[in-house]
Amino acid sequence: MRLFAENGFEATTIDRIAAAAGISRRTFFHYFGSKEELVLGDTEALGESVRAALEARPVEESAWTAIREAFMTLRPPEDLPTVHLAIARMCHEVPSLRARHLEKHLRWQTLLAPDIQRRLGLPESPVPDPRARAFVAAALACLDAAVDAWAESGGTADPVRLFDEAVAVLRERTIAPDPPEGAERETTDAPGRSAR
Amino acid sequence: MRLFAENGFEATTIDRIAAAAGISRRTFFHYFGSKEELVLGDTEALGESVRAALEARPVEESAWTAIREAFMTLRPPEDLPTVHLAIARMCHEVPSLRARHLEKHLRWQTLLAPDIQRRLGLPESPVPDPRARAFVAAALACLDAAVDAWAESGGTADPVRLFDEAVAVLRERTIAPDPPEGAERETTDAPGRSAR
DNA sequence: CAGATGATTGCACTTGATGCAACTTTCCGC
DNA sequence: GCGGAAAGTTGCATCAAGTGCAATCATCTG
Repeated sequence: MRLFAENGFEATTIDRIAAAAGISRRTFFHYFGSKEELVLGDTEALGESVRAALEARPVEESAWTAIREAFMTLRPPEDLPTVHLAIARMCHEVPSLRARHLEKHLRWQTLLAPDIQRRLGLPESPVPDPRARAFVAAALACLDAAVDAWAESGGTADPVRLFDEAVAVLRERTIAPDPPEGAERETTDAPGRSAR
Repeated sequence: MRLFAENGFEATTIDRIAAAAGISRRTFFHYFGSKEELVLGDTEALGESVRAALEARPVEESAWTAIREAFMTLRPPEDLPTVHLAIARMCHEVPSLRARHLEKHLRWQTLLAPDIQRRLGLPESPVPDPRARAFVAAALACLDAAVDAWAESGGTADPVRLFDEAVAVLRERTIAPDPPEGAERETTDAPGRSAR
């Protein structure tokens, strides 16, 4: 972490990390599948803990409330050293780290979707309902935006408040309750642009 | 694309691609920064077109409606060859491709956030408001879930309908809005057909 | 035709990542 | 303590992605 903070992520090679840690390059890869994994940690375990927290919420609690409270388990301790803030910012700035971070959320999506699916009143199904997946992804997007803004503020902003504000904006009713749900468009099957 | 469909993404090396295309390995990297870029195409240009479409929507249109219509410009032509469906599925299954795809959305976030910020009635600010970013990210999450379910269905499901259903679930009001005490309720939308 | 310009290519090199086999340490029953 | 199994560690060879550089080749223009 010190090396990353001093030299940046990409400039810090595995050889230097291994040397600084007093292990061989090969041993590094025995413990960490990649350089990104070293920074992001065991995402699977963390996701599991969020899932557990989500499923521990009362069944009658709404999806939004339940997922909000489940996310609370992710709050870092208040005594975060300055290094950690730099690392957090790095995770949002370095492309490959950001990508891994997003992948992590993708796995969480799968983990959290079943519970959310129940809370949304959607019928149980063998494969996750896209609506439940979208819901979890949107919640994670709010979380991400909040953490991002928090890291950007140097740790002074309140991430919980930021999260709540983000969710509120998603759900807000505008003056004219927009009609799109179920409204028809010109043609449902008109050709559009090419995919790329 | 043929090589990818036949052998999978990771098993297809740049050397084989270059050989099949009749160019040198080095020339490949002159045109494409990475293997992923070859598949995902020029994401920047596509994002620009979405941004243009978004800003072309009437100013009084709500954020959700405007972004929904802007996304319409992304619809692929109806005569998609079978290969393209396999590619689309590949983009959602191969980790590195999925990651790049998500990174693409991240750049789109920055592109679309300013307009959305206005539509949400948030004050103009030099740096994008996290709420606007969260909104765009959530909308992209709905889009992604819809496209995913569409690709999974083999191209038979209606992606627009899937998108609308996903958004509806996000915005739905339960009997008790947010506070922890409250009963769960069925969806107001007909459960409808799920993606598959 | 000469020269400039840009596309193409080969080559060397760095880095991340994996498989394999050898080696070292630790642990456990005897 | 001893022998050996099991786990941890390492070196080596190898592959694939990606980059910088310089030489070549094609094309366009005066």
